[in-house]
Amino acid sequence: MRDLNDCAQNDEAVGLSDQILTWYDVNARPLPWRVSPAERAGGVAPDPYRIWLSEVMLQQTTVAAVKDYFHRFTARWPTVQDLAAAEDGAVMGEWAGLGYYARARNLLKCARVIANEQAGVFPTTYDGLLKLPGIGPYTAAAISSIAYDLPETVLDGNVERVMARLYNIDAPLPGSKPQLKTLAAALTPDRRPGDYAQAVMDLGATICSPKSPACGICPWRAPCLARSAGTAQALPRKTPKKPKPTRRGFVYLARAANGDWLLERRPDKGLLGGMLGWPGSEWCETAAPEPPFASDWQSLGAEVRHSFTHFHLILQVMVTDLPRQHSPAAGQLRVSVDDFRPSDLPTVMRKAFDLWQGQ
DNA sequence: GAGCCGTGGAT
DNA sequence: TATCCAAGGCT
Repeated sequence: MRDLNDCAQNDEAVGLSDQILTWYDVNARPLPWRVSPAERAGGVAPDPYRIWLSEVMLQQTTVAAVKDYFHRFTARWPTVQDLAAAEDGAVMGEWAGLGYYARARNLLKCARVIANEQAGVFPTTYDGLLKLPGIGPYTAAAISSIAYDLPETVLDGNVERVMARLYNIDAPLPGSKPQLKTLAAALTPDRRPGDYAQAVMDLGATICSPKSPACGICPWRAPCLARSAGTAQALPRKTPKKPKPTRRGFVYLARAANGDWLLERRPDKGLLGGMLGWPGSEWCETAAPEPPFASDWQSLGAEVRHSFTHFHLILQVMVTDLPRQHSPAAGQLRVSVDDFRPSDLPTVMRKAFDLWQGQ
């Protein structure tokens, strides 16, 4: 929440926010969840449900990747009550492929809190939003400003980059985050804060890009200190990351004569939590085979290669026939051909299926 | 605070 | 091929 003792924008800040709002009025990208500046001026208010859903999907995820998921979710669950009433597996399946699956679990938790305890109405304050599962400082500020036009300050990767360049901040992230937040807060206007928030993020996504910023057409080219210093491309600095180790493992695809597959619902916590997957071994430096039942397992020729956030994975794909009488162990389930949709699988598991299908 | 948590596109 | 990185949150 904006501190009570925050001063109002000074004159220079008013000039800067006006410049970028003018740019946004002309250059705002049409997005499925966006109310354009013209629509907003005409009295159209954003739907908090759609803003919330889009913001959760956009966490660490590109606009291009989100669009189709957003359309499918809103078509299938048009309101927060509809989503709250959905089955867990349906939501996890619809999220499959988008990544960071804790978001989907928290999305459902949040929807149920709002539907069951708040009459389907989203909180209208930053502090109220912040209490909800899956809503952190960024998302609470984004919903507050975009949906309710409250002067909260969004600080995402775009805003961090734009502020680091505008003020030529040399200190590396993430340590410099508080300073960047202060700078961003001083620019946040009381007039049209929702459009302003989207304007700065659009600027970061299109013009003030990480690799080669298009400073020549930037609405802030004149005041930008990094541009005059020639440091824009190098900012923001970041503390170096650790290299990713490689892990190996086995997955087991068992298919019955009638087309049934043996799958498992992964536990709610941890990697791919709550998602469907193939039974498999531990994933570690040197994995040992751990078949789900004794059989004549055959190895597929090729391996699945996949990279997660913090390690690379090489999977050996093993296949066999699923006996008619085989009953699934705890956590496992037998899925009929009619119920099995590869699109319900997280990407790494779908890759294993694709490999089986391709040979 | 630092590690964990996906995926795909750009370079 | 390898790295970066994207409208971050949770523990």
